Amino acid sequence: MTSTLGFAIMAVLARGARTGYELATAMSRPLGYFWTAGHSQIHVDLQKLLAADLVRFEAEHGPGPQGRKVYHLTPQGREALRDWVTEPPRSRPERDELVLKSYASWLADPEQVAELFRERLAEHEARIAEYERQQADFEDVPAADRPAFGNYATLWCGLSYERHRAAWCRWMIEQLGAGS
Amino acid sequence: MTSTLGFAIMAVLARGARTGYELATAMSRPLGYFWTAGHSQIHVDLQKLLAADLVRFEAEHGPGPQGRKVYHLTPQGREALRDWVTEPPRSRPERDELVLKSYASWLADPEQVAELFRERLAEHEARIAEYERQQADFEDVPAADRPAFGNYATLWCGLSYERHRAAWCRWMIEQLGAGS
DNA sequence: CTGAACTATGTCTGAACTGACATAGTTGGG
DNA sequence: CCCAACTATGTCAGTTCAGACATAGTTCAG
Repeated sequence: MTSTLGFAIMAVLARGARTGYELATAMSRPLGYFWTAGHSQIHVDLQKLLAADLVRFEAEHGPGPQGRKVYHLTPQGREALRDWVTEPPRSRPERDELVLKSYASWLADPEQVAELFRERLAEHEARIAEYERQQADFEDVPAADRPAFGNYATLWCGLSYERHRAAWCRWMIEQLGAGS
Repeated sequence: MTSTLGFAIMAVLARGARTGYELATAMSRPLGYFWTAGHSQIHVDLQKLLAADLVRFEAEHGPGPQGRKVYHLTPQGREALRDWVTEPPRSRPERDELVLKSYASWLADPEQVAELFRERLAEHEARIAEYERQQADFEDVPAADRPAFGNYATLWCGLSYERHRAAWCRWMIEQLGAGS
């Protein structure tokens, strides 16, 4: 069974061939489009995708203990990815540490909690500015059958998410200041 | 080291004593306030909290192979929870299967992808209606030092999140229909 | 009074993942 | 020419977790 990370790898490879290292930098935190993974796990999953013949690689002489391996999707890989897209997502559990902290925030000093949310707000605002810059680089919304549509769709979601999150932080800060 | 689930358990116990079973139902999917866990993991973490003397239990005769155990926070547990609240959250990796699917959506049939998002939209709209009903039950925003403030804050965040998500689904459906 | 649904606690296996460790070629500044 | 930073692949140990399995008292409808 292909893991979700396996499909994330294939989704990146569908745009062009990559080495494991390039996949890892693309999916590294904190940015990593929308799905993050360390290089160690990526190499493990690449082995599984290889075994299932969903990807293959061209070996090249280059850096690394085993040389350089440029991975690409096989036709079966592309088909598996396309089929997976329209399957309903297995819902990942909703686990948000900041939300949990807000749930327990009544126990703590309001000013310290407010400070926590001011820091998070600054992060969200920085990300909003960054995403808006990226969105401005698109002249129009790409057509739905272009790879660029995927980039635009995730960017739209990310921007909307950051705005929602920033609004919540501002509301929290306001509430925590109201009692003083 | 107390896991985040350990703090989630303590955050619930801070409102009153509970059995492991009650904790598990409160944190079960799909609702589960904001942090989900299965009962098996909750029992494991309760053992760790017991060992650290952050919680204790009163044994009662009742159902279950070992009878009924009503857990409550110790003063140390309450203190540990309060200290944890104001520490910056360890960022969990952002992993969203639906966003990943949207990233690869250009490969698939637009009408099938649109159907996927219509289903998600219906779920979000149902949750919005449910959360709005819950929000209406609050007369005012609770003061920041009341336990109810935690409930209101998570509800506010959840409602905002669902609206953001629904907006994204609507945008996706619109885009996917535009090309036909 | 019987059996199903519910309450209740716990163990175990395997998958996914993080972070540390190990190895080694390439490139460019000083 | 040397060394640091970068490119590059991989293993391993420990953690978290979901899902299956195991056990057993309580309650209530038929």
